[in-house]
Amino acid sequence: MLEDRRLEVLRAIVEDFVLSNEPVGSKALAERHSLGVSPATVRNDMSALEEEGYITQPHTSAGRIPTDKGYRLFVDRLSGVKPLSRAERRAIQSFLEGAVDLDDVVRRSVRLLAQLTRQVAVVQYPSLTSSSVRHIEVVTLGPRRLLMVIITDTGRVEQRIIDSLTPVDDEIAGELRSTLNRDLVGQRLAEASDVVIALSDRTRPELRPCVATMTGAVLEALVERQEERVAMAGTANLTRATVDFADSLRSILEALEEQVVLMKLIGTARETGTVTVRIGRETDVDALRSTAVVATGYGRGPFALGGMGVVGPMRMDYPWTMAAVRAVAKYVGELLGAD
Amino acid sequence: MLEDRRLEVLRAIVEDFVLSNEPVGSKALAERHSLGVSPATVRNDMSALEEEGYITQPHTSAGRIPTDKGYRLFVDRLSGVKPLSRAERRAIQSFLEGAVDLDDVVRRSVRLLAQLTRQVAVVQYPSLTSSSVRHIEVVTLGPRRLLMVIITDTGRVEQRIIDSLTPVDDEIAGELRSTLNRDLVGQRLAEASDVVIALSDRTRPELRPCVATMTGAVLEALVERQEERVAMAGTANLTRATVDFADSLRSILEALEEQVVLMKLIGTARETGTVTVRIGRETDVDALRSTAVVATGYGRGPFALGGMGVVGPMRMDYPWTMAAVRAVAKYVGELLGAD
DNA sequence: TCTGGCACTCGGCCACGGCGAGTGCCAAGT
DNA sequence: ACTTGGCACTCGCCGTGGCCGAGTGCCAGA
Repeated sequence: MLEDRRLEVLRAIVEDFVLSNEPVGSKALAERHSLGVSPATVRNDMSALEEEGYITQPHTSAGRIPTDKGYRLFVDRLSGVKPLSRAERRAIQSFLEGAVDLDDVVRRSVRLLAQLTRQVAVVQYPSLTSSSVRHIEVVTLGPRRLLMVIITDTGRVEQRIIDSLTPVDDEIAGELRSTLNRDLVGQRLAEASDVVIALSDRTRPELRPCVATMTGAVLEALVERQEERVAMAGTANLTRATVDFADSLRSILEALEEQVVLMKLIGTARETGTVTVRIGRETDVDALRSTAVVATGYGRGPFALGGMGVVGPMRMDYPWTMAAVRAVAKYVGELLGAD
Repeated sequence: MLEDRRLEVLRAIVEDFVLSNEPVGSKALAERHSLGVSPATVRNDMSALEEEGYITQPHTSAGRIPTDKGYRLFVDRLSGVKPLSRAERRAIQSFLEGAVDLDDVVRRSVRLLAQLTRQVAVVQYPSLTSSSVRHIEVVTLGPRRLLMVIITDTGRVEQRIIDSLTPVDDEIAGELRSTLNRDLVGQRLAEASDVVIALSDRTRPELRPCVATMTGAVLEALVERQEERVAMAGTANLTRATVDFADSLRSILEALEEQVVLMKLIGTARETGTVTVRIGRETDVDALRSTAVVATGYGRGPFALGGMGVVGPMRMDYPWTMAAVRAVAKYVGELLGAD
């Protein structure tokens, strides 16, 4: 079938180009891949593919390279899943096993992903929305300063300094502690702030400003702030693809230093199990128009705790990268789920 | 005086080269700086400076550029302190003021330093050695798993997951908590682990493994691990100096992703008040032989809580960079000291 | 000790031309 | 209706060679 061969040609072009980073010509294609047709035929197909916008030539009398659209089609229809080797799976597991606390899991994941894929890796810190309160500790740091520490059932520990309008002492702190623990333990973090508001009626009047306003704000802030945090590693890998980026390297690095941008890239990909690929302009970040993002969510069950992924050149081994991202996400999900 | 003018010439060369990044010739020197002598005279001086190893020519028939040794002399003897503008000081203050917790201070500092100096900034997390224990919380996470949270008087909160050999329940956790708090509150963190060892005798036999081994290890690990952590920002600025680094950019980025390397760079510069500059090979890191490191310690009093600094091209505005690093360190020190 | 003059060097730049990979088109074959 | 070999053509790459000019080193004179 004619249509089939064309797609086969596209696949061949993508695969060759990913390896060589050089425009691929008809002759080389016909030789290296067993297409069973002559270069001339391949040329016809290429010409058609170009017309449809899947490939393009950097200049006349050069081979073709895939366009964004070409990569898209490749990812959507032409690429299978390239499974990881057993050694690689073992490496993932042993690398993550040594983590001593939850932050460490994130830090290790991001380094692992960067080393594995040899690209820039990004991991979002796990969301706290679905965690619930296990214990709250309140200590005084100064005459008008409190430190509030919240321990969740998932083992996360979050802290926040509160500047009080009214003076506080150890007694007040103790009272606050027991009140908060009595009414909040077991509550989910996302809902705890509402509970706190209602709770202020039952506390001593002079404590109300602390209890209601501040604690509520703290809880909210914790949930939101944590979701905005991301870890990144492997920026050195960007220079590996220096040919692909040329002078844009600078703006790419700058973009990647913006939390907002990172969130945009991986914060949206939060379905677990599905790996999403955004290619070129699909990233919606102008500075990253020459890159591709492979991302997924991690965490047990359908609700992701956060996103993770890699950013690399469009010229990327998609099947393999997708497999790697998925595998790491799976292990991290299990690790966090088990705690 | 002859010697004086030579040094003046060196200074002029360094200053011009820092601005233009082009080898500077005798004519331009005599014109742009009011040396009061002719280009020919300058040439003689340059020739002498070259002989002494302070400057060099990239190739015959080109101007001169400073060598490592030349920069060294410049920093040691020729550069004054370029004070920050009032606006800059205000900017530092307001930028750091918004920090919500201690980690946030570090994250903000490093970004601030990177933006201010337009170079790569590195900030070490504050050491815990001189903090003392304010409160210890122990909660169970699972049948054999405890979470230990330590709150220090400086407002730091550190956590650690402990896998117990023997089963633990809430009662044991509670008992642990009160024992630990009774004997450790007020102790300095660095010494607390010793206290814990001695303390194991007085606890119930079946708890000893937990108390002695684990808690001690945890405390030690906390102190050490915290000192190894560093934050980095502004890697995008490296590409700004693309002319200086050329192909070595890759290896520089790689080196900077190694915690060990970063510690080597800023962990050693822990005197507060003094800004140390290491130029080229003085960094003791081969990949950074074309860079310079400006670092200092931060924290109240003579004992630094940690180091901070910037990494940039040797061709750097040393007086200004040193002033900026010092200023940020000072503000951060005050901020942490006040808590 | 400084200065102006002068010959010399050598990297950067540009224009030129040959090479070759790759293309598009066409006419012939299946 | 496809496929194929042939063929002319395009154009980027690369090595060559010549020019230019910034910058130097040296020297003789003030």
